[in-house]
Amino acid sequence: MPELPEVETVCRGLRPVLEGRVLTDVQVRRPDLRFPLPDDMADRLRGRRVERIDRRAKYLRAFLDDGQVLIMHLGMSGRMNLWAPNGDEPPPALEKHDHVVFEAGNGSRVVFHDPRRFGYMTLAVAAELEGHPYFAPLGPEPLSDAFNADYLNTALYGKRTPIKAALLDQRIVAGLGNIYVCEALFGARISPKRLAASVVGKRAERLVPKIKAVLDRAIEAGGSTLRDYAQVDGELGYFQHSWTVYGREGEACTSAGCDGIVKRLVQSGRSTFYCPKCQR
DNA sequence: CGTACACCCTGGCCGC
DNA sequence: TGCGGCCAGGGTGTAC
Repeated sequence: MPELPEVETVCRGLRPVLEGRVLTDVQVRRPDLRFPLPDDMADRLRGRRVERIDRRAKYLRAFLDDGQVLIMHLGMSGRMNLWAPNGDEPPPALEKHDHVVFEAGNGSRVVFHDPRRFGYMTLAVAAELEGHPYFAPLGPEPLSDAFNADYLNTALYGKRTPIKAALLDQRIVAGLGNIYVCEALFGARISPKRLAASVVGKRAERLVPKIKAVLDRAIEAGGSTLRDYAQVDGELGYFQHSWTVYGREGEACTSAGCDGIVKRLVQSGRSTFYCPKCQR
């Protein structure tokens, strides 16, 4: 379920495998992802050294030694499978949804695996990244200082859309997805149906730290799954996590002193889980 | 201009 | 065991 914390975890897992390494080979096995991969992508990547990898919103970006940037999005079901040489063990056979294979020197290998093919990759020029169509419209990172109650008050001013939809809007804040929006609204005891414009003052002041807290906690959980890989073998993109309200329709609300029942409703085509009793 | 919704694709799960 | 229906993380294009 790649939302911001999962993508951050993938980013941290990829760094030790790819940073400073030359892409000795790149193989595109299926170019028809959410958007078609550039025809010459493999050729343009082969032989390049990866200088560093970062994350912006739910995008991963690998900065190469020739000024190119490989931009990657995991979509809904994307994973990065890592493999490192281990004695005489041969690398595992490639599977059905292994679409792009990066050989990273030392025999290390990163495989992009995405059954639903909502993920995608493209190349850009590092110097033009700020103005790139993927990045120019994005709001602030939710974990940055720029994302604070004052900012949120301004960003939501006059918005007559439900707060749930506003928080999913990447132009307002970048990287939140369906699960963490539900979790943060639950933690802040704010109804997902409340008009965005009415989330001001004390509500905004409650909401901002809750958003940061649910993301921080999830990133921490992702970090422990990384350590569990021992070295670098493993599957990056999803980790086990228990939610306080997401997916808990019909269960008792876990807020202290609340005896409500978690309800599910559909907002702009997506499931929202919330407690109608304590979220106002 | 802002908001609502269908859609891209595959697999897993549930009920019959 | 098989099959149809429904559901799922995201983002974009199109229609009001």
